[in-house]
Amino acid sequence: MITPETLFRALSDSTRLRCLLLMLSEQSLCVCEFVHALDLSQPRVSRHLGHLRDLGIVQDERRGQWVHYRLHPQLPDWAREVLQAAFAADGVGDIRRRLAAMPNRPSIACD
Amino acid sequence: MITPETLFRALSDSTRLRCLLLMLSEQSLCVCEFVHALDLSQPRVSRHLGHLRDLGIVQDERRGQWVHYRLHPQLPDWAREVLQAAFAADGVGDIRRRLAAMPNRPSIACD
DNA sequence: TAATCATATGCGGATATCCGTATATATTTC
DNA sequence: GAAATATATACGGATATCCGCATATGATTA
Repeated sequence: MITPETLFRALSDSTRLRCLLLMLSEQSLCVCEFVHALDLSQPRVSRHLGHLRDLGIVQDERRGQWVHYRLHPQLPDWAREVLQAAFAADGVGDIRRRLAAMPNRPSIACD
Repeated sequence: MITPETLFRALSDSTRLRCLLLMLSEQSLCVCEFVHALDLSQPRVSRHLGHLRDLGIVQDERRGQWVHYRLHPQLPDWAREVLQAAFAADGVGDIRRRLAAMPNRPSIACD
């Protein structure tokens, strides 16, 4: 089971934190959607998401060409509360807007 | 004002995290009490507490020879919620016991 | 003011983290 | 099976983090 120290280290990087807040508000997203919403390189996003998966914080699922990531269903309540508190602090800002503006989103009508 | 990313980085080190959880449960403590409760070197504890002070997460106050640290009174609610959630995850374990067992605690009858 | 106790800081060195670039792998489509 | 798209990984270099040790600073007491 994940420890507070491990979770906090995972959240201490802005790429990972923004990915997680986006998952908190959007359920499930594929890598290219993170890349678009955060305007970061694909390898960078992929590496950080893989890191979160290895820690058991998120779960991935391949759907054809795409790999979707979501918060791990068994993520403990205290960890969700931590994420909620961070969300309360500053939300996800423009990120959701950029995501909504993405053309041909693979996640649409997928959940 | 402190950002989630900055707070999480501060909490990602076990020395700092345990100091903060101890402050959450004990209000105000001096450096030598942290040293005793956590069983760590004095320079190590002092440097981490100074770091937390520089970030605005804790407040220090000199009382004679001793310097007492506490959570910063203006620490935002979301940050306190994060600490509470971490506390809920594993409390402070044996740390409080070791603190209670410390002889001649400078904090006693000080608050 | 000398001695003592509490705390803070300077300095290396070891290790961890993060990134961009290039490339590898997986899946679908033609 | 070749091309196109999506994702993952390997590598090297820059930077950050953390620690122990030694020492400096601050406060009290004799």
